[in-house]
Amino acid sequence: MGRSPCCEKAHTNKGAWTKEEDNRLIAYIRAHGEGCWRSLPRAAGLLRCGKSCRLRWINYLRSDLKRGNFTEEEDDLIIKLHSLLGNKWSLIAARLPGRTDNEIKNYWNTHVRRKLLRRGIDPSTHRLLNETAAAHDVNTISFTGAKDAAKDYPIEISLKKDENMKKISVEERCPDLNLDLKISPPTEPSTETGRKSTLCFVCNRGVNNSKECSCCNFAATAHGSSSRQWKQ
DNA sequence: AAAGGATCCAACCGCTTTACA
DNA sequence: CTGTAAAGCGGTTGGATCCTT
Repeated sequence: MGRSPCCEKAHTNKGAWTKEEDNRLIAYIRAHGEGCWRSLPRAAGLLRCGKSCRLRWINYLRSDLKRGNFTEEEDDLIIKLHSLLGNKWSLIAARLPGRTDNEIKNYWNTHVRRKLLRRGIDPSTHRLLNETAAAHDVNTISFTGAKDAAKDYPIEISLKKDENMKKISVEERCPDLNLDLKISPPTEPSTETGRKSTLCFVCNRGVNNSKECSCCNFAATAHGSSSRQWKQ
């Protein structure tokens, strides 16, 4: 029994959204709130499918979106969360206020992956590329202060397809993992002392004297956070 | 200046999960 | 409990733009 289409494809627009479509969607949601996405397009006078409206709203039109370049703090947090959660972009996005899963996914694929590869780190396993097979037993990344963070921001991963293991808490898997979730929102500038007290991801991975290191080199380059920003 | 390759990112597709009758 | 609709999610695509030669 086939699955019914999410919308009537023959009468819907596709591709880039126009300013007018954006305005219609914003006006409708401001007036009526986020309701039934399936019926929204017709009610709002849009020739779009509900899915498309939802995506447009969530990824672009919401007022609480941050936009703009990712900060070094956000970079580090994304890497840490990805090492723990894998490609669970929505879970990662939930920890980065103002960022969407789509945005983080794109950013990961275009910037972070390459950044890790340049550092000699496999972006999918978060291990050194030349790491020996003996290291396969090592399964955690050590960050300080994990207990406090885990207590205030518990993350649970549901593994519904695994009959024997319904849920694994982060604390169980990585008892010494520090998600740095108590530090501050990404927009909030971190203090130099706060920054230096924590090893960056490169040092945590044991890559010494790396140019990419953001904790050892921080004092020397603290003034130049913008100079270290990624090309847009 | 032009061509072609590389990169970026908005949007789509299809599958899974959730809610509900 | 079951079936269906709706929402959510992650992978992928394709057009626009940037960069290099």
